[in-house]
Formats: sequence, C-alpha cells, structure tokens
Amino acid sequence: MFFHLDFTSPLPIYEQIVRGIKFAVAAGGIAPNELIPSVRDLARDLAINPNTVARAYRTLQDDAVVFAKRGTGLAVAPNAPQKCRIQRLEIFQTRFRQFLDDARRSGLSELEIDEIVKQE
Amino acid sequence: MFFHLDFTSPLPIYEQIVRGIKFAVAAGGIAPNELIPSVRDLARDLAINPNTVARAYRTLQDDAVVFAKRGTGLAVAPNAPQKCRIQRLEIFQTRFRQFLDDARRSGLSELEIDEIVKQE
Amino acid sequence: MFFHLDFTSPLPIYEQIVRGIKFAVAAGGIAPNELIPSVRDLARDLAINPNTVARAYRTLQDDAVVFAKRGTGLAVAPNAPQKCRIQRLEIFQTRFRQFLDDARRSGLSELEIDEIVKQE
Amino acid sequence: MFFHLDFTSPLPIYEQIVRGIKFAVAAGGIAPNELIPSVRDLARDLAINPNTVARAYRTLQDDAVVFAKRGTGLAVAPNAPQKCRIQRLEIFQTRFRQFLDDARRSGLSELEIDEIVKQE
DNA sequence: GTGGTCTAGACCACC
DNA sequence: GTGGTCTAGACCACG
Repeated sequence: MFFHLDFTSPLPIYEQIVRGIKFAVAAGGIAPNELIPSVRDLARDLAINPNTVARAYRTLQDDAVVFAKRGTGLAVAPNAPQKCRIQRLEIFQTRFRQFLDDARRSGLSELEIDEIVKQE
Repeated sequence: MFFHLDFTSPLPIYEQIVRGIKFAVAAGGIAPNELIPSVRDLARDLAINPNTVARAYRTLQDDAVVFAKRGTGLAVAPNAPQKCRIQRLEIFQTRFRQFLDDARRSGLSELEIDEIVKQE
Repeated sequence: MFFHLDFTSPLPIYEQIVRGIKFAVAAGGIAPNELIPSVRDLARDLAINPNTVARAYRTLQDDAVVFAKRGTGLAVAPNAPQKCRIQRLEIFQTRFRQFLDDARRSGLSELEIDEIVKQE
Repeated sequence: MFFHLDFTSPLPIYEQIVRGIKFAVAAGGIAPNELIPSVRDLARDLAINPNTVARAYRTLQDDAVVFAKRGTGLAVAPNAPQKCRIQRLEIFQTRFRQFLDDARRSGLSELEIDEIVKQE
C-alpha cells in the first residue's frame, strides 16, 4: 500500500487518503493512466468505511488528479505527477513556515529553534 | 496581552488560549503566584465568549499550571514555569519530528527537505 | 442504565457521570472496545442537557478511559477496566481515610468511631 | 488553634471554620461562656479574609452555638457542648453511611469494602 | 468582584 | 447518525 493512516491525527481520514494518493503519484508510485485501488478494496485494506474512501476519491477527481474510466475505475491523470509534486512541496513549505512562526511567537529563541531543527 | 487568536486555525480557540498562557508562563510573562487575567476580562479582550475562556482555564487547572484562589482568581503554580518550558519544547520537537516523518514518507528526498528548511 | 444521578449532591453532575461510567467499566458492565451510550442518548435518559454529558465524556477521554471512533462514538479503551478498578479503589480508600482523619481531629474517641463503623 | 483548614477541600472555608469551632466546643476545648477568638484575630491566624470568618460566626450565632456579648465578643452558649457533641456524631454517621452506599453502588463487593475499612 | 455549573441551541466535520 | 466547538445567558458559592 502507498501510505498508512494515523487515526489519532486531527487531519481527517479522507484528507490523509487524498494526500497519500497524491504523494504516491508525485513519487511515481502510480503512473499516469494506471488505475488506483477501488473504493471497496482500499476501504478493506485500511479497515475503514467505504464512504470515507469515496469522499477522498471525489476530492481527487475534483482536483483532476484522477479521472473516471467508465466501468473500469479511476486512473491517474496524465499531468498529475507534475501537479502533485508541486502541491507536495507547497504543503510542506507552508507547514514548516507555520512551525517557525508558531515557535517564534511562543517565545522560543532562535537558538532553541535551531537546536530543535538540528536534532533531525 | 500575551497572545492573539487565529480564528481560521483548526486548533480550537480554547486550545490556543491554553497554549498562549503556557507559553507566557514559560517565557516569564506571568510569574508564579501572580494572577492570570480573569475569565471575564480575557473574554472581553479577545472578543470571545467567557465560557470558551473558562474551558481553557479548566484545562490549565487540570494541568496544574494554575490553581484557584477561591473568590480571588487563578494564580500561576510555583513550579509551572519550568513545566511550561518543558511542554513548550516538547510541543515543537514533536511537531518538527512529525513534519520530517511526513515529508520523508511523502517521497520527498532529503535534499528537497533540506531545501525547505534552509529557506527559513 | 449504569447509574443514577443525585441532583442534591455537591458532586457536580458531570463528575457523577464520569464516576458512573468508570465504575461501570470497572465492574465489567461495559467491555473494552464496546461503545458507551451516545451523548444524546444518555442526556435523554438522564433528562439533562447534552452538553453536561459531553463534558463528562471529554474528561473520560482525557483520562484515556474511552477513545473516539470518529463519526461512530466513544469506545472503552483496552486497558480501561484495570485502570478503573484501581481508581475506584483509590477513591474509596482516600475517602475512608479522610473520614477517619476528620473524625479523629474532631475529638471523637476511637471507641466512638468504632461504634459508628460497626453500625454498618 | 483549634483546627486547620484544607484549602483544597470542596467544603467551603467558612463551613470548615463552623465545624472546627463546633468540634472544639464538643471536645471541651472551649468552655461555655468562654470567648471564641475575634473575627480579626482568627482571620489573621488562618491567613484568610475576615469576611469568611464573619460568615462562619454568623452561622454559629444562628445555630445558637455562640452568643454575642455586647462590646466584648462571642461566647460559647451554655448548652452548646451537648448540642455540638450530638451534631458531631450525626455528621460522621451520615458521612459513613454515605460512604457505604456509594461504595456498594460502585460495584465494590462487601469483601472489598471490609478490606478498605480494616486497613484503618 | 471571582470561578463553577448547567441549560439551550447553532454550526461543523466526520462516517 | 456521531462527537466537537462556540455562543449566550442564568444561577450559585465564595471572598
């Protein structure tokens, strides 16, 4: 499978699925025109409600990351890999920037923040 | 005032208040045995409902960051500054570690991650 | 139902609910992974406001006695029965010890205290 | 002094004072017609607000445990010792009975309850 | 004045 | 359907 779920995360399950698929596409784990798992299969694999998967897939279609092949399933769009790579970068850039802002506003010194980052 | 609220954040307002007070205590903005703003005052200042502040203050009492002086208000606990500094560090350490884990699992290369971090 | 409320007690209703659920879990009335009554159901059964139940349930989550199954309800944590049994014992041990201390400090003789206890 | 205060107790301070005086009278620590400490003195000794002491003393007057000697202070009523002994007994009987009821309703077995009591 | 409890009801996200 | 957040306001105990 392409990703795992964190049920304790505040990020909703369906959003974790959306990102999981996008990141898999960005990383080349699923190629353009290749089918993604069926709603039923993925729901079984992840042990979650099919409605949740369906909602994630709807979002992916809205984002034009996948498109419906009638009677077959959902396939990765041709230009999706590039688009997903951009989105992936943006997601993590935004997140790091937010991290820094919050850390500074909390009263942590630049030194302490550096300390945290360097412990990577 | 010790902090401002981000009404667009997924982090609930009461949790933002909890952290705001903890960070203020960690940074020495409020000393042990000093009173924190009254429920009504803070609610007025932040332009939110007093109950929301009350809920945050309840959490702070549960965490033993403040204690009730009956009929007087809530005061910072003697050992709270140290505790809050530790918690603050943990919050941001965890958050950065999570950021790294997610970035790696998304298929981003170490190089790309470094790139994001260095843009600070 | 697992318990009843004493509206005349100084113990707040939400705290009575917390204890009621804990004691039910301790006694095996609700098994691990089993769902506890929904906020709305319990509020209706006890004829109180749903928010009061919600507040109790929040406390139970903070105590890790139950965990949220998103969109499904709250389920008893795996190790909760053991934990609840311990807490139950502690609650009553503390209370009896406090009773004894207070009785002694009030000037009651050991004989008089024994007298009270034996009338059980 | 006749008693100490527990600031963490849910029992209000003024009620703790009322009981402290009553128990002292019951135990013979203060004899009939003897003066109890002045509001100001007791407040200073206990490091609390004089209003709180005043409220307790008002209750004691209402209960006819003490009476005002104009221009002198509050003195213990002649029949107070007997009355206080009775009230003291009732307080602890009620409290023990409540303890037993609660313990039983919590699902503790008679054996476990006996165990707690015998550890006195 | 202080915080604490409870009610009532709106709105939201999630499944 | 589920719980979670927030608002609004009443009432109480305490100092």
